[in-house]
Amino acid sequence: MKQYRIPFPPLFSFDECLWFLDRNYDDCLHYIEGGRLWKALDTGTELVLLELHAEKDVLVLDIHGSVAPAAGARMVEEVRDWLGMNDQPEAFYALLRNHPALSYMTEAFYGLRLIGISSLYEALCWSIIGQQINLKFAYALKRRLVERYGRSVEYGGKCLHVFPRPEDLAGTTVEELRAMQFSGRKAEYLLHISTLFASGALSRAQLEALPPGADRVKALTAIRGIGTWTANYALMKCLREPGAVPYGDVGLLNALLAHGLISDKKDTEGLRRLFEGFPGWESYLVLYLWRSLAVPDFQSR
DNA sequence: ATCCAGGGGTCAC
DNA sequence: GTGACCCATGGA
Repeated sequence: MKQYRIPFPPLFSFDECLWFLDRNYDDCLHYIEGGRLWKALDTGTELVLLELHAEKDVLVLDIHGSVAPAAGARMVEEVRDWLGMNDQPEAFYALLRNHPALSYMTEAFYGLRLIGISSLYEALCWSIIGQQINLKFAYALKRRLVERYGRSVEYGGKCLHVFPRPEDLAGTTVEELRAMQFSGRKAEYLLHISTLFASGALSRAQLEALPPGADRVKALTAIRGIGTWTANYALMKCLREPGAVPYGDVGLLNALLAHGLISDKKDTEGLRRLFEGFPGWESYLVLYLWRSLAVPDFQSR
């Protein structure tokens, strides 16, 4: 086992990270217990188990399994990127603080960071799985997929899975996925995207070569099964694009309605005006609005 | 039973 | 470009 100590950056809360990763949902890609977080990491050549906990203002990372020193330093960077520890949201907090309806968030959600999905393939699959179904069911579907096709690593009684690789899914069939309660359409989308990644026709590097924003959205929405929402969700979670807004997101619209920031769900003008006030921090605004949905009395704010 | 869920494709106009 | 319709299934 190797241990690394990562100091908290300003405006960072590990508790908020844990809260967001948990949210009373059943995410099969990590495990939370007693303030500790476990996650399996695929280095490309091996699987290791990461264990995280906080000691005051330090994030402690334990890596279970044999790891070369250089690999350990790389994993620290992976963790920092995953938990959004490289973001510097001071400017976002300043904007938030000046907003009459949202200023409470700087206290209520203090330190919440955008937790990412470093694999574009996983981000796209997950967003497709989550299309138009409630989150609880979406997490159940993901668990079935991951436990059936993804590899796992075990250490000290903990067994964590990683998301399947494209080639793990490319060989399955629509019928097999339908039997796992995926709709026929989603099964087709997932298989098609798996094929694209497995063949090299689509990759994170390829997408990163395009300028952020409209060009990347256009490249993604050209793929069957990927619409505006899915493309922006993936750009937000994977490439951490500050300007990516999953337009049409039901949760986002509900949060905006609850805060009285739009008049109805078709009020695209009101939505546009609001996001114009948060240039470069649109994705963080989405994140904090999603966060607000879990506050029991958010409607009374 | 009815409506909603972290949408998207297709087709008519 | 907009709107109606379909897809499919669990949750509340």
